Amino acid sequence: MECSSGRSGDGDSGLKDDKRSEHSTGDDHESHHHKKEIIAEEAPIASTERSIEAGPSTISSPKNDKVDEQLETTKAQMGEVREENQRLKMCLNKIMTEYRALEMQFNNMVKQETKKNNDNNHEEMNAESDLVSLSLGRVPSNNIPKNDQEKVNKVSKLALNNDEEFNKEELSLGLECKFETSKSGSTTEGLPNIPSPVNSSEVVPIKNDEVVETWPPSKTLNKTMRDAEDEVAQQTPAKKARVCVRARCDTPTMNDGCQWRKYGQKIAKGNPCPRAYYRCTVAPSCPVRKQVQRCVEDMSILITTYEGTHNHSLPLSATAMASTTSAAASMLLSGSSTSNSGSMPSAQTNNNLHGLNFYLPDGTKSNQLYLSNPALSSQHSHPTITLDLTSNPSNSSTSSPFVRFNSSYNNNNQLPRYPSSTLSFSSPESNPMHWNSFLNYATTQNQPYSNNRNNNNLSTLNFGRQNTMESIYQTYMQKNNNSSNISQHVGLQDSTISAATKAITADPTFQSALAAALSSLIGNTTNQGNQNQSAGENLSQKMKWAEMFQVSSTSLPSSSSKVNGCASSFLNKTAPVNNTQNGSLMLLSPSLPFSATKSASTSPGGDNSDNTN
DNA sequence: CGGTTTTGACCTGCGC
DNA sequence: GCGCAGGTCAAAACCG
Repeated sequence: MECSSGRSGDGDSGLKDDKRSEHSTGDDHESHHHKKEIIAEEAPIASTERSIEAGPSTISSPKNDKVDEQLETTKAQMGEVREENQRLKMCLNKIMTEYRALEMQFNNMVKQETKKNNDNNHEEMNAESDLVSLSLGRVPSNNIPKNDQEKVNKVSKLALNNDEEFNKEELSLGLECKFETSKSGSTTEGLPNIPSPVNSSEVVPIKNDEVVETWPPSKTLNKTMRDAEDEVAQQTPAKKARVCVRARCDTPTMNDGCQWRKYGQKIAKGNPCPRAYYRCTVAPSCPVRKQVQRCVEDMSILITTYEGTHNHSLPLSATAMASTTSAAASMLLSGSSTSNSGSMPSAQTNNNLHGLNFYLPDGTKSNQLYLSNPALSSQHSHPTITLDLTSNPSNSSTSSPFVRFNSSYNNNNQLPRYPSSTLSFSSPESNPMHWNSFLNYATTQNQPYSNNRNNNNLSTLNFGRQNTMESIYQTYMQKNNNSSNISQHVGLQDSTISAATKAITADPTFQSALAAALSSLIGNTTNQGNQNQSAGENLSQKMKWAEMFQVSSTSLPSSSSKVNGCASSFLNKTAPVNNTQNGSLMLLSPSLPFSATKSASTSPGGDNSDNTN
């Protein structure tokens, strides 16, 4: 399987580069910006000088005409780059402003909370459940056994009173997220995963789990004590929230940018494919683990389950996945915490907790954002959210253009101990025409890098997750421009759009998850599409979009994206060549933030060789 | 030689 | 209490 990016076939060497050099790339965005700035400011001078030099001798020579043309092209490109640079600066400033605001907000909350903790008043604790809902949301605070509540209180007290910055930071993130996710109406504050230019890796809200969740059981505690890793012990909850990612992948593992070490392998019951256990080795004490296993129903689907939160800065290439998974986890927690408050829409639903049904023009209810039983029931010993990136989900009867959201919250007959949810990014096949709108947007994202100056050309980006992106874009456009020709263009009914809008705006963490996924997709595509993108238009629209989803430019991968292995295989399987209205044709890699890892070539953990067992 | 993978043994939780 | 299954450990093997 070769991919269309420049890094095809680098499953080994490329990965090794990642491993050795990506760890210290926490500020890659900035250097990226800086580069652009230099280019934008210096190049025009150079070109001017060149034109001056060439001036007298360039009267009518065809050779010089070419040079002139090149100069003009370069100038135009410089202008575009400058424009992009401005945009990036604006994004950065906006993010920084929001970050500071949230920081201040949190500090105030901590002060309040400390005050209340000193009072040690249980009723107040309950009244402030928005702030100190330490139950991970899966159990209402009033249902927590007394012992657990005491533990919870201990946790909050300890975290609040601990002088160590590390703990403060953890708590900060946890409470911040909890607060935000509990306010479903707040769309601007409700994105806990806005990649921060300060430290994008620190936005991982799963830290909620680790601070918020119940105290580690004796087992975990003993182990960590044995290892003399108190830090880890504090972070290790009894049952961490898990994020399960299902994706089509030919390689043994997905490259999420992190460095993993395999520490075990088991053959789970009911699945002939062994489950491989990996541990993050970026930092020695990092508690993050992941399990990789092939789907028994479809061997091409790789199920990767992440657990825990990185306690170190992540390589840039890993932030996309970390953001996505953490946002998903956050969403899971949010869903849990709001399930009792009734803040989510409950009408039109077959699930009274998260009923979000989207009806398509054809009237079929199957094309919807819906809730159903979890896909992976075996994992219900943990709160689990599943990001279903497969094109044809095994449990999906349709290729929905919308996001599926499965949850087990309301499994009436048999309640799982922990919630499980599924975000499904489904097949793009159904409505390719709907994509033009989004594709236009995506094209504009590449504008500054484009060599093609014909702005009227409509180029097509072909994402693997087209329908997801489509729905997001449509939703946004509908929300911000009710008379938008986009909605005409895509031909969706208002009810559908408004339902989608409602869904996205109702849950900030949902936005966050989508934003993270978008940032990955758009960012990668931007880099891959440098050579082929026609210049788009409508910078302000781009900005709106970015604002809406908080897709920071700084969060976009700035280096050449790695699309191979899983991503490429996924691409080849699911990305159709997309014909635009104008007939212009372009096929770009759908840029999942994953690619084959080094271990993909060596690790048998859950790999293809095991399938023959 | 250091890091990673393999793999059998061990530990723990859960259901009966 | 027992057995099962999932998860982890750790020594040996492997690899670059």
